[in-house]
Amino acid sequence: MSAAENQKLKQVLREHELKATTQRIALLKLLDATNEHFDAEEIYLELIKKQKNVSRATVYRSLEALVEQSLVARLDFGDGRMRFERSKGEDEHHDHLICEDCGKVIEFFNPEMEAQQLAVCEENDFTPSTHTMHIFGTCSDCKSVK
Amino acid sequence: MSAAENQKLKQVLREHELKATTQRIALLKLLDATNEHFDAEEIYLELIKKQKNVSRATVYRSLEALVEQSLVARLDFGDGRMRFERSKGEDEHHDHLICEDCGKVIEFFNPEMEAQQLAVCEENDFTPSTHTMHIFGTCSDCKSVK
DNA sequence: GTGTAGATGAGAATCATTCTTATTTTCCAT
DNA sequence: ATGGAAAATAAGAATGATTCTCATCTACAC
Repeated sequence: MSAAENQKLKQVLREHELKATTQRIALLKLLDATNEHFDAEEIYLELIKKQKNVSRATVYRSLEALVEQSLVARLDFGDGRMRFERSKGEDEHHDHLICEDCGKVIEFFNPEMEAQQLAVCEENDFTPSTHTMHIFGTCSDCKSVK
Repeated sequence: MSAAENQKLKQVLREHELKATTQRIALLKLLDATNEHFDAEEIYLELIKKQKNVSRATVYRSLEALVEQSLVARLDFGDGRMRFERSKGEDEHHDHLICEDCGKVIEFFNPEMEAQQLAVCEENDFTPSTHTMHIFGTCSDCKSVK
């Protein structure tokens, strides 16, 4: 169905010193094909639904390896489980607005905010590696319903 | 040892429509007396160490009630457990720099960053309630050791 | 094609947190 | 001060997400 895509993902994995297993390829392909923020269980169920032979343990282990290689980003919305999204690269960093009513996630990127973050780090002689900025509240749709 | 302090906390609890139980008073007193960011288990162990009769379940339930009343703030550093700190009030909001080496937490408050956050919310017709801004990295102490 | 380091599957184990139920406390009204 | 209803607690079972164990399997360098 997508031999070319498979080859590309295989190469991506190898470039990151990860063996190109069918499970990892399927997982990356799944995340590539969606804009949603799946949790591990959802990813597992989606792969099962697609007739992919995979176990929960492998989903968790693969995600861990992919996150370590920055091929996938781990998101913590504070509700007790981690979400994951395909990360295209450092340059595509973004933060999130999270609707507490419907769970919708709006992504945003604000250069000035990022600059302020760097300024704070400098003030404190702190070397940043990553950051999370999540704003919780009510989205426009849910607001109008009220 | 601190009858006056107990009375004050008792009053604070009642003002927030919470029954002033010995467990809740002890918990608040503990958080008042530290600048650390304890997790539920640490709070439980500290109270036990202080000869306070309390159960884990009560720690969790009390924290939930106190967070709901904004007497305590719940912090999520993304390591699988929630931390808690006494919140003196809305005006004392702050964000965190978290050292990935030693676990130290540096608090900061940057008005311009807060302003940017509000701007992003407006752009997206989003009504914010709370937010978390955590910057992970290496603190000056750990940097110099390397 | 082979060997081996690394990956996987299945389910047990773990860890933080929540729930259950019987008992105990708080605190309002007396 | 005292009785009682509503709320809170203790103890441990239950849950849900995640990690671990170990026997088996697979990718891939040779």
